[in-house]
Amino acid sequence: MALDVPLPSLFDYSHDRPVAPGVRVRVIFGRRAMVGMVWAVREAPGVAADRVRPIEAVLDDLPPMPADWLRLAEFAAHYYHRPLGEVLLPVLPPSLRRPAAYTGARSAGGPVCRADRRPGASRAARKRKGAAQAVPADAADAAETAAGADAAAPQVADPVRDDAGPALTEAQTRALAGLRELLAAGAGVALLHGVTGSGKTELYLRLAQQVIAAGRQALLLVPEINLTPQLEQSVRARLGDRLAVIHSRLSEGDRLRAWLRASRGQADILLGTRLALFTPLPRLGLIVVDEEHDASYKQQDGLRYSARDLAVWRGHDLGVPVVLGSATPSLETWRHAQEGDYRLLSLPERAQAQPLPEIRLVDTRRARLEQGFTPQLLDALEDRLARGGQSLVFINRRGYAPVLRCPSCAWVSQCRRCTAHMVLHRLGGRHVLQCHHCGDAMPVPRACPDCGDPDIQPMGRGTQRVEEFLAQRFPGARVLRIDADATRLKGSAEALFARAHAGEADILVGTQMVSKGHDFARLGLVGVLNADAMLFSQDFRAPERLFAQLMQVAGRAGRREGGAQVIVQTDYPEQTVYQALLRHDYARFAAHALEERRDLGLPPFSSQALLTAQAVRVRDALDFLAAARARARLLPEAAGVRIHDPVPLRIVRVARVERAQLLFESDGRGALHRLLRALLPGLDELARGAVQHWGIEIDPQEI
DNA sequence: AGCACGCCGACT
DNA sequence: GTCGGCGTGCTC
Repeated sequence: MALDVPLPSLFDYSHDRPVAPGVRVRVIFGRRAMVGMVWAVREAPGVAADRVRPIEAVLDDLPPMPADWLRLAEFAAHYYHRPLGEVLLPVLPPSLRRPAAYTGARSAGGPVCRADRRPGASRAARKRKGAAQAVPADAADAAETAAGADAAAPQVADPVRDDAGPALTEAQTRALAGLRELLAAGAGVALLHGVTGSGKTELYLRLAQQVIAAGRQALLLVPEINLTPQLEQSVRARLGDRLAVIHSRLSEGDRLRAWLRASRGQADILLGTRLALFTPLPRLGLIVVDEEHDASYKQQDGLRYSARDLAVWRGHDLGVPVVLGSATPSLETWRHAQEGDYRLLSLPERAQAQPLPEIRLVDTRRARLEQGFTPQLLDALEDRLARGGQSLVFINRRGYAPVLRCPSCAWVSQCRRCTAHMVLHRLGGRHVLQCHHCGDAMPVPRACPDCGDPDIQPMGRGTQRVEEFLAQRFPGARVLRIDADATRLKGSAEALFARAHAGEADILVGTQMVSKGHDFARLGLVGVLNADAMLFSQDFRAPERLFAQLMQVAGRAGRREGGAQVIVQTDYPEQTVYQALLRHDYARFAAHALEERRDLGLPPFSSQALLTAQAVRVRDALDFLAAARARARLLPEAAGVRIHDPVPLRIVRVARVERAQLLFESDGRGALHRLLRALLPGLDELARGAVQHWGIEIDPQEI
């Protein structure tokens, strides 16, 4: 049996008759009750018989988890070098893994029984039915009940016509034909490479329609919660109400109901963020990963999986086609497409025949800047305002100013607990200092704490300061800021985006949050401040991310009408990233970047794993990693694996914990995994003492 | 990871 | 005297 504990093994429990693999059970582990999942039945226990405890209860509120779902979890556990229980249980809806849910006075037979007792009776479901347009409420209801009676049979109240929707461009038609060949072949991966606004979503919808009409389910993954409401609307309008949505911001009840509808085959399409990948889907016929390059597909805590990579695996395992979509594919995916592993389908033009926006690089070395703005950008903003158009100023830095500094001595606003600056924020009418790494906050000192100079100054700028400046510089303009701070409250993101879409703002100021997915009708100008900050990061993926970021934000402009313009301010206009951007030329950028990666033996020409360690003192973390390296080098499996030097992280201390890492790299995936398989089990012993925590990350996205 | 036991400092 | 600090050891 698998339990969600960081121990490498399974655990034996007894029961009077065999329990099928994939069934949840309640057991006592140590002295607490836990929900575990049966993995296998064995005749004799692997430990002394007197240590084996009985299963407290078999949770038979659900059928056993399906075999393909168990295979997916097993693969993930194996590939990411984590115990099975750390995959099988955390990917379930929370209420299905909480033992108290089955024993409390209000448990009423567990969360599944409670969810079933009032099917579709949630407020959200009622509201949905009220709002549903494509399918009358009665039809949706009938379909749902029928599906409940017989989950395996496809239930299409009104067979969807797969030619519904707007007319396709020539390129879309060609790409759709390619995708349909993939469907017909029954398996394989396609990369749908389409510039922003080229109508990728329309193709996803058509494919899904076809799959649903054939009685199968479609899984549609998106990188962020922000993007689900928009897509949800268009999917619902086209494909009706047999849609389930899963992401982490759902309430527990809603998430469980959506998961049940999908896993019972009552929903035809599942739309969700990375965690939706782990939903059982009995009739799965298509997986789409939209914006496949997006870093949000990589989980950053717990099991550090890539939902995109696992989606490809799941598709392959089930013989189900996978479509990866992006305007700026990850270099990993692009290389697969170049090598012919993935079928490449391109949408080189925008769907509604608007030209791509004109991009200008403005050299900031030769400009007189006013609050970080070049005269060119200010003029362009003024011009748009005069013409009644909307503009977006993009700056990937929230807060008022990234640091506070004393002009007379060396004092800067340093976090007490981290090796990072405290960021100046405006909160209400006042300023405070906040650490973006540990969340610590403190009031702004009246004077320099070191020398007493009262003239301490904010250095640099973030979204708040830009917002303030623009409001004062263009008094008639309505300036609207959209960043993580402005959207912290539940529902406020939707409200802000709705105002932006309704044209209630002349100038939007935003972080990357604004750059994804949104289609602002009147947006004709995008200005990018401080792009260079990303250019010289230590991380070898920085240029790739910068290029994707800039293409993405540039793509916000002029989606409905022509004459759009993008102004990027930079000190380094000659850099390849910017030169390729000028021409909207992803292929050129990718070719250049891949060549560089090949020369340096970096991914996708090698595989990487990162061993991380945390300790009170860096020395201890580094010593542990050095010892791990020494031990690894003695293993025969180390052949062909490059083991780098242990290094402190750039932000070495976060919340008083010091962090360091050790990079493993090999040309083939196999050698790397064999070494880790041999090395990792012994590391707990090495870590005993000063190391607080260690971990392994496969295919790290940030180094 | 929890959650126990265990052995030393400041409180009613 | 005991409340509680977090070191270390175990969990089928």
